[in-house]
Amino acid sequence: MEFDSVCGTGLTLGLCLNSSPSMVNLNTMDSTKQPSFEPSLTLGLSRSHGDQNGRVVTKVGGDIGMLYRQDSTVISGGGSSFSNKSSKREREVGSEESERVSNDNNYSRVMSATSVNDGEDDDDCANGRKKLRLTKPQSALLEQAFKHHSSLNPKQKQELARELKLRPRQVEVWFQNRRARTKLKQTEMNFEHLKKCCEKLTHENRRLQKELQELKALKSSQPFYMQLPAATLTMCPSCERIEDTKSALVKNPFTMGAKPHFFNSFTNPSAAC
DNA sequence: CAGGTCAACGAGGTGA
DNA sequence: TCACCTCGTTGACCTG
Repeated sequence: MEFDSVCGTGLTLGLCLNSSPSMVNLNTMDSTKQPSFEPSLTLGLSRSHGDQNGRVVTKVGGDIGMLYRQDSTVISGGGSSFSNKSSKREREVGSEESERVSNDNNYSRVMSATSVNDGEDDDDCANGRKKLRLTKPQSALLEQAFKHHSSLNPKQKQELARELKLRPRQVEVWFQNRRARTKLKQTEMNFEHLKKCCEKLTHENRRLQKELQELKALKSSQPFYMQLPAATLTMCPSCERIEDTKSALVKNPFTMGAKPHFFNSFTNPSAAC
């Protein structure tokens, strides 16, 4: 970024700031690495999905819907008006159904991990009024896996699900949410960093503006001849008299052109007025 | 009870 | 086409 302020006095004040990665693509950013910002005032967040703002999300099912779907898969097997994706999910649920059934005991145990009334767990599970809370060991293991890989391949997912006695879909969702949390945290950190940079630059700008004012004041307080361009002034080294060649010409236009009056101590050491 | 957290969802994008 | 991803959201649950 470059900031130049040119004022009427002919003084130019420039402030150049290097911004190596002025934009950080959060979508491709490694969450484990800190971006190396240089002071920059660019505060943009890139988003590859341009059409997502203002998109109206019509939620059909939700948590209850999902559970209802599970129920309908098991009990009635119909009555859903879900899209193809839902059908896909239903297939996935269906394919995982045997595993889910085999894990049902544990699932209920997990559901009751923070439950007050354990006796109603099965009923609550069935009507979808309870929320799954992962146990501490489960969370710890997932965190450990996340530290190793922020995303899983199908084999790792299956293995982790088996180890945690969860459905692969749950492991998958946990990783999705975990990535989202990491990204959010990173965004907040980036925001704080940029805020600090912004404050620093504002401070620096203020300081330079002040310096500029001082230079302006200094310039206006100096004698007139000091304000003339150096090329139009001559000074006699012996008498230290300063003469403006232009004004000399104006004074006596009929004389020969003003002798170059620059002192040259090498060629004419005794030159004097 | 308001606000935060988190598992889970649907919509839509993307790469193989 | 499908699997997987991000994004935005929902609703149950927790907490001060």
